[in-house]
Amino acid sequence: MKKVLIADDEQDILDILKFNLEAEGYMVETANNGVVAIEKAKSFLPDLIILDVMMPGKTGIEVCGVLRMLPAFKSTLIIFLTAMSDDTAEVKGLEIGADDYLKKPIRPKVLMSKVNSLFRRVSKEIDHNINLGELIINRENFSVRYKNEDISLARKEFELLSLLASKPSKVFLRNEILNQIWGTEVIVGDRTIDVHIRKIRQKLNLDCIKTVKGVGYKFEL
Amino acid sequence: MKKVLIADDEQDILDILKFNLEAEGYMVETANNGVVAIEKAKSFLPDLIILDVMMPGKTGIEVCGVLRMLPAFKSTLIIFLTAMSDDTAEVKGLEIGADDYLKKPIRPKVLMSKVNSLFRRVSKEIDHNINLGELIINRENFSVRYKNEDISLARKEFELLSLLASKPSKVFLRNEILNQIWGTEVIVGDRTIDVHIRKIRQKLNLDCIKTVKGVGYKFEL
DNA sequence: AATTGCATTAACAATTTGATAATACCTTTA
DNA sequence: TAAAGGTATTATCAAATTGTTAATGCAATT
Repeated sequence: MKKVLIADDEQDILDILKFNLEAEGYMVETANNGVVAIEKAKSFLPDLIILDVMMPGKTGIEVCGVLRMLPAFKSTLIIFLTAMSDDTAEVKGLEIGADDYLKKPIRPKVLMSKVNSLFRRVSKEIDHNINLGELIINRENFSVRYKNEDISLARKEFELLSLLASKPSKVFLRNEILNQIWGTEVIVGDRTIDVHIRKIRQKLNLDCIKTVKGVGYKFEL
Repeated sequence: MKKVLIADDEQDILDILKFNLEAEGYMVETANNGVVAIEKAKSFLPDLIILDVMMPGKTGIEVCGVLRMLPAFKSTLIIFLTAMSDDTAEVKGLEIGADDYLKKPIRPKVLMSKVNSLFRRVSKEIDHNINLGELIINRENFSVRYKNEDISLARKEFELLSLLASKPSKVFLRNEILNQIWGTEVIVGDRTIDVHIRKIRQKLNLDCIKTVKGVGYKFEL
């Protein structure tokens, strides 16, 4: 289920968009100004952000600029909402890394078709990626980025981290892990997992993989 | 999505062109003088460059001349914008390697039809080419240019490099590579890929093809 | 027929990765 | 607090993977 964050200072717009997006099965969060939008984006990690250009405090363009600096939002979709009048905004918006823009007044149908088509466009890429803010795993590139640093993992390490990160907070039993990564054919000892976990912790600098004694491991935060 | 760079010293023109091009789905960058145009061209690697002839500092003709010297812009489309008055410019422009010219004042419809038809005209060629700045692969000529030097590759080497370079950063599994280049019928030994990779690395002087152990190869940078 | 160039394979070296065991450590519980 | 059960750490060895070079066979060209 895709997550969408909407930022606008007009409650009406938030309501309309939220209603329509939820009707199509999206998970929606809202923010009524730029600062809140940035905060919520960081915690909610949406797949799409819809930003009003004109907001008190930080404009949508500024918000976009801030977010695009962060690696976690490098590939997040961003759509601008702009009033008919300020058409230079469109220009600046796309330059700064927006994926599309919408003119007010908004036609829900137009919005939904844009949103859907954007998601269709990138659906494959998104499926391949795991984006947890601090941690970005790209299955296509076999690359891992943690706290803004590229980390190179060996194959098993990569698979193990991918597995754990694919469902944050879920505890994976040792058996589950063995089945998923080693398969049912191969039989390896219990310490093997520990050793790989350790290597990951080492490379990622001790964090976020928690041990649940007597049960297994989970990825958190 | 095609990329277009516009260079003009009049902000109005930039805005109008940008608006119209983006409305048709092009990705647009702008520059308000010749020097910036050259810089942006190098980083943005547009498919089309629209150059105003009369610009302070470097004229569009000069910009075109500079860019055409660079192998990365050998096949980039270039359109000149010229004021009605100086019609000698057209001549010089086309001589120096422009693909078309437009007289000011600009009619957006005329522009768009020119742009679209230019892209249609060369769409096939462009698809056949890979342009990564330092590396230029021309599938039609079977030619490879890397760091400003022509490199002659054998058939399999060429195909392998083309494949990897077609999606930079993506890791191609050994199986994928075998399927793409050798097909499913033929069966070749395991070292075959390695040997070809080695030859490419040798000819390209050790760079940009990275090994991902246990997985495959990828092209990067 | 000889030459040349390419694709493939074979053989071996070098490297990286994975698994295990031994040991140290921690936590819980009796 | 000592014992037990589980986990972390480390070193070590085995295995898998890749790199390199040379040799072979084939096909096109001269």
